Amino acid sequence: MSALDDELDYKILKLLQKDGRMSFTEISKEINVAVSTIRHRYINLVEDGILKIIGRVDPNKIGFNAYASVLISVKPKSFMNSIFEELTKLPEISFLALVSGDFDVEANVMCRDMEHLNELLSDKIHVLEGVFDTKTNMYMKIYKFSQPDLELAKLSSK
Amino acid sequence: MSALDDELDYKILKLLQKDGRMSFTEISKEINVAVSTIRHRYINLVEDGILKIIGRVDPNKIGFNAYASVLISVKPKSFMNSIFEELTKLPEISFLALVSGDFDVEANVMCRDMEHLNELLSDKIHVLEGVFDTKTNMYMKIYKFSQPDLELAKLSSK
DNA sequence: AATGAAATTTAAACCAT
DNA sequence: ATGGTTTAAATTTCATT
Repeated sequence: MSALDDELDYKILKLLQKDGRMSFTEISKEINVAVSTIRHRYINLVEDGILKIIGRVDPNKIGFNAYASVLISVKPKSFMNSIFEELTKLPEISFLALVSGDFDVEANVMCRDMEHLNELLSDKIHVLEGVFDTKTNMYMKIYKFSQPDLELAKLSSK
Repeated sequence: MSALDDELDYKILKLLQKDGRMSFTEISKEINVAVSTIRHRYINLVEDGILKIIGRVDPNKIGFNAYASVLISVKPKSFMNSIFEELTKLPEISFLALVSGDFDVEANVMCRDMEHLNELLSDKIHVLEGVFDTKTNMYMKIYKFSQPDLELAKLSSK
């Protein structure tokens, strides 16, 4: 059973998604269920890996001024696994995925500035065996960076 | 002054980044500062928009099985603003940015399945005035989805 | 801005249904 | 799986430096 088949889990997730530090007491008042029930549900949601409370730090406000998408074409394809292994280690990479289309890999990188980005590309990425071609596009302005909308997921289980 | 010029803010951010529900008491024990100091710092970090505690919900575990990147070419360019305005409203879009390169806009979308994604593209995106061309690539496997590495930012203020 | 201490609120653990 | 009760712990407020 998915968590969102359950109305109670859904309500808890929705509240904590907005404010990760909301107390169980407050949540219980909001949705009229006993505090201990909320707490049990919360523990299960976290244990099941559905929910994780994190402190999100604004990259711009701490000095990351070069946010870019690096698309990578891997040839020969036998290097795919080792490339993912190596890229995962790079601290600048905040998002790494196997992607369909003209390229094989998409890596989103957070760098302090262009110099840092350039160094990352030439010294850490281009040198990897199997990196045949790359294409780097800058994210010039972020308009939205939000969480999955639970309303949309909810419909799926009906 | 950036938050990371300050060793104390940095330590607080680093701990809360990992566990957003860590108590101020525990944080204060970890870094040997009075609880009330931690709390004051925390309030300032949140007020300044540097830190926000959120509940992160795993998209896969709640029924989002089609995660894709939609690149959009806008012509004529005068439609750029209205397109961003309209796209921001779409709940499926979790990331929206102005991007350099062959396209103008990158939107990352979370859909329940291919049918949902197809409907989103044809009924909500392709119909917008100024959307000249789009290119959709599927994220087939996510290897990493992490927060900005504070170590890298820290160096910038030295 | 940082701290210590007191008052209030919350979380945790336990047990029962 | 839910909920009530008790004990321990954390938060909040306030006063002080």
